[in-house]
Formats: sequence, structure tokens, C-alpha cells
Amino acid sequence: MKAYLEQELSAVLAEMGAPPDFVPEFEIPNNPEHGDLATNAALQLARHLRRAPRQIAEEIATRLRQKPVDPRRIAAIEVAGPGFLNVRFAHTYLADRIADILRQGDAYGRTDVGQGLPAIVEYVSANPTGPLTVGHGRNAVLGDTIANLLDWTGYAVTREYYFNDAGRQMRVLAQSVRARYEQLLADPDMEPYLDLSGDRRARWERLLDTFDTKDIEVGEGETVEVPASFPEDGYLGEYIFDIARSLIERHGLDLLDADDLTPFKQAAQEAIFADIERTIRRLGIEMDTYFNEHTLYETGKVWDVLEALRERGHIYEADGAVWFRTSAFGKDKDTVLVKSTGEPTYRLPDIAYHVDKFERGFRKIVDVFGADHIATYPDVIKGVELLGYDAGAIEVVIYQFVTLVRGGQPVKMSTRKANYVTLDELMDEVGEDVTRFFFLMRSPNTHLEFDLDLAREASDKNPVFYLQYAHARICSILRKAEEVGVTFAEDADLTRLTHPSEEALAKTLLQLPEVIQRAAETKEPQILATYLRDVATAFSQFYRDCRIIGEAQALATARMHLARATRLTLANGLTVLGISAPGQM
RNA sequence: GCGCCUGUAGCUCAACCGGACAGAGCAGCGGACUUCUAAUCCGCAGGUUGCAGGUUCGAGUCCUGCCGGGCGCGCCA
Repeated sequence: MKAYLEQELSAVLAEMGAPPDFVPEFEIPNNPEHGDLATNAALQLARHLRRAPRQIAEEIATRLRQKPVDPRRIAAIEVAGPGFLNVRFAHTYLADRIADILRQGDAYGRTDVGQGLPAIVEYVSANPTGPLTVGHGRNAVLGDTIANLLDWTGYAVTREYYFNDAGRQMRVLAQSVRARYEQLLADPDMEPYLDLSGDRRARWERLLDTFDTKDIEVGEGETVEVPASFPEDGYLGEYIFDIARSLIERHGLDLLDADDLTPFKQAAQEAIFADIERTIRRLGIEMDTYFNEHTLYETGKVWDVLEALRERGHIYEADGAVWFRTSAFGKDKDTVLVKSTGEPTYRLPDIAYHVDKFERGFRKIVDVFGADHIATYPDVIKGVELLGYDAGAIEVVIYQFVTLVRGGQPVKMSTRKANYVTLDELMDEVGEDVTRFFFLMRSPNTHLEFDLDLAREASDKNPVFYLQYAHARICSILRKAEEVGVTFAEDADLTRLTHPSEEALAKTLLQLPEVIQRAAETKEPQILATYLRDVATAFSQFYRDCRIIGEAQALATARMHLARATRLTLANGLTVLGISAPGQM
């Protein structure tokens, strides 16, 4: 409808001498008295046409009315206020659209604006150094929902997890595991559990003699006692012990004198990745691809990118390092791409990674990052652009941090002390649906306060249940209506839906496709979450005013259609958000 | 000091490329269940959209300057 009106209006405006690049837009007015769709085109054109906006609006209205406008769709075109043009839907239009929703079923809300364009959404992308935290949760849920939104708007979406299992972080992780491994073994009580055959007894006794501990600083003057071999910035989490224990079960003390960290790294990575995958699966997330940074070295792409940048003169060497001339485009400093050790910084593979995304054919590239990456991604985009790719295809979604609030107080967390709430613990406490919804109900660029008390409350205070309750209630009504013999006739006469609550509900329902489009374009899922609340409210009001059971068959059937259309709208919207739509509560 | 985000009702937040009277939820007060789910609905109260200028027919939205909060500013990721 919107597109139809915009097209008709464009034609009229062209006749009236509007600039050819002017695109009129209709929007839904805040105030229902202003009709179902309104446009401010006359106001915007007043200056250009050098005429009073009100007068322009009158002429547009007159011309529009002369067009062969389908009376099944439009009931009235009015001029109002300083020069707005308000359009009212015909009653038959609403009836047609409800029938349309039911025809589309599970697909209602889908559009093809993306036209099958290949899109990639990169999210989570946590390196396997520990369990996912609440912060990763916002990333995961946001990324996954954006991927859903793009899918529903007609893009061919790939969901990708990018990670790096080489580098310093992983080395420190492996060292941490080895230190815990030694610590667990350096216990005289372990004797009965160990195979001490051969020279193993001597090795074990040597460990008992030499094992020592030290204190390390963890901030705010606090210290923690750790094995002497524990790295300064090692990982203190309890999960490191679990990994060490599993190594003892599998290898006993045979890894004691290994001078290679590989088995520790391997075990840690496998265990942690398995854990991460379990966690995101709980949230309903299924990745299409996992991309290991390492492949960018194996294929030489990292060096190709470096050479390409060098050829184009964006690179120079100084102090033994290779620099990217970022100061040439507005940054206050240049950026190191290859350290004097010969090892690239993460920025170089990041550029190569994005080049790779283009080479794989993606035409829309979405990255989901926390606010702490805000300063780094412009370099990557610039790098890609300098190599001749369409950097405009890259969209970076930056989300602000999450604070957990309990009892009105922020929950203190410190990664350093391994004192943080994991995503799994959060889901254990409040459930998966609530977790997803809370991460989605706020704009990504606002700081999120996650109120655990509110989230845990299974009551009317919790906004998730409001949506789910409305859905469950519809299911219940439809069940009961069928029990008492109200039939769901295919040929129901939907023009019988004339009650204001019925009309208001119907008008709300038919917004779903454009709401999904807008949320997809802006990458702001809270637009959809907010809309679904409106749907639930409109339904509750309909429920208050209009009964199904006990009404004459024709009216009851028409209302069943409306209830079904509402259920589809809620269910499809919740599906996009990745939240379940229960049949009863 | 510089860059990005942010400041809207007591609290948490909406407000669709600048549009008509700034809206919800929670908290507060008052109402509605012999009825298809009261996890619901209705009403009341609550605001100088941080402050000051500017652009515009029109500004919560755009520009400038202040003030407050967050995140960055490494040959870490």
C-alpha cells in the first residue's frame, strides 16, 4: 500500500513540477485521527514550488482523487493541518489484507528487498579462551537476530564465527592449564590414582619436591596464590582446573615433562569450544561457518594484502616495523601492521579477512562488535577500500556494554579475577527466552541494564511473557472455539470486522513486513520487539471487546480469522527474535 | 587532550531519512474477574527532551559551544 501510494504520488508530483529526485514518503501517523498513512510532501515542496503548502496539498489531493484509485483500497484522501495529506484505508482493504496474512502463513512478514543478495553476518567471534560472558551474549543474540532479519528481508545469509587459536592469548591459556595440571598432580593424596610404573614415580616425586607457589596481583590490591609456573596474566577461572583434570584422567602424569604446550593448548581449545558451542546452541544459534584466522596465513592472503597496500603506497617501514599510513586520512597516528618481531598485529589479518569476504562473493557484510572495538574498525574499512573494494557494503554494528543489576545494585565483574557471570549462568537463572528478549529490547547503541530481579520474575512485570501470553491466549481461544463447534470456514466474510478494536488490531497486524524491513535496515531489533508489544496490546483490547464463542457463526468465524492472523504475526515476529511462542502458559 | 556512543516522566527505555498533541512498561493512586487464560484490561497522576545559541514554515531528531555518563586512543586482541 505504501509503495503503491508513493508511486501514485510521485506521478502527480512530477506533473506539478517537483524536482525529479524528490521521493515522497508515506508514514503511519502517531495520531489515529490523522488517518492510516500520511505524507508531508506538500510541506517539503513548498519552498521549491514557491506556493503555500496547504494549497499544494489541495491540488495533490484533487489530482489523486481523479486517478482511478481502487475504491477497495482507499476510502479517503484528506488535507489537514499545515499541509499534510492523510489517507484512510477502505474497509475492504483491511479484510483483504487479513486474508492475505492467513494465506502467507509462516512466511508472513517476509519480503524480498534483499533480492537474494549474498550477505554475511559475523558475530560471537570469541576466541576460545574461556566461557562466554554476559557481554558475549549481547553480541551473540544481536548478531543472530540481525541475521534473521536479513534472511526475512530476502538476503542469502551466512552466519560466521571468526576466531584466532594461535597467538599470545592461546599460549597463556595453555601455560595456565599446564600450571594447574602440575598443581593438581603435586598432591601426595594423588598417589592411589596415578600409574607410577617405570620412571614415573621418580618424575612424580621430583614434582612434589619442586612444586612451589607464588602470589600474583589481580587488581585493587588483591592477590591470589597460584603455582610458580603460572603466567603473570594467566587465566584464573575454575574451568582451567576442569581441563587439567581431564588431562590427568587421559594422560596421568605423562605430560609432566613435555616441553611442548601443544597438548595443553589442544585440550583447552577443544573443551572451551565445545562449551561455547553448547552455550550458543542453547540460545538457538547455529553458525554456518567457523573461520579460523590461521587460514589467512596458510593461503598467504595476509601477505598479499600487505603487498597490495605497499604497491599503492600506503605503507612504509620504520623502527623495524611495517606501518599503515592511517594519518593520511584523518587519524592522529599511523598504525603498525607488522611488528618488529615480524609478526603481524591483528589489524592486518582483519583486513585480509574482509577482503576474503568480498572474494567469497558477499555483497553485504555485517560485523557485530562491542564498543571497545570502536577505534579499530575504521582502519580495516579504510584498508579494504584502498584495495578497491566497495567498503560501503560493510556495516559495523557497535553495541554498548551490559551491566547486570541485582537488588538495584550493579553486579561487579572482573575478567582479571575470573569473577564474572557467564552466559550459561544467566540462562540458568532467567531462561533462554528472557535472555534473548532482554538483549534485544534496547537499541544496540545504548548501554544495557539487565535487571536480574525483573528478568527472573515470571509475572506480568516481565515484558517477554506479555508477548508469549497473548500468543498462548489466542491458541487457547482457538482450541476452545473449535471444541464448541465454531468452524474455521475458508470463505469467511472479513468485512464483518467493523468494531474499532477489530480495525485497530487489523491495522497493527499488517505492519509486520515493513517493521521487519526497518529493523533489518537499521540493524535495530528493538524496533520489532516494541512492535510486537503493540500487537499484543491491540489483541488484548480486541479480546476485551469482542467475543468469538457465543457470537453468530458468520461473525465468530471472521473473528477467528483475525485471531489466527494475530497468532501468525506474533509467532513470526517471535521467530525472528529467536524466542519461542508457546501454545499455553 | 583527541575520537566514537550517550543524556527524554521517580526508574528502565521508545519515538520509522526533521513533521501534527513527545509515547510505553515498571513504580504510585483508583477501578474491572459467576465470562474465550486477570501473566489481562480501564482511568488518574507524572515532562522546559542536560544547558545555551543557531538553521528551518516546523527541532527530542540537524549544526556550534558548554555540562554530566560510557568506551576507546599499544609493535595487546
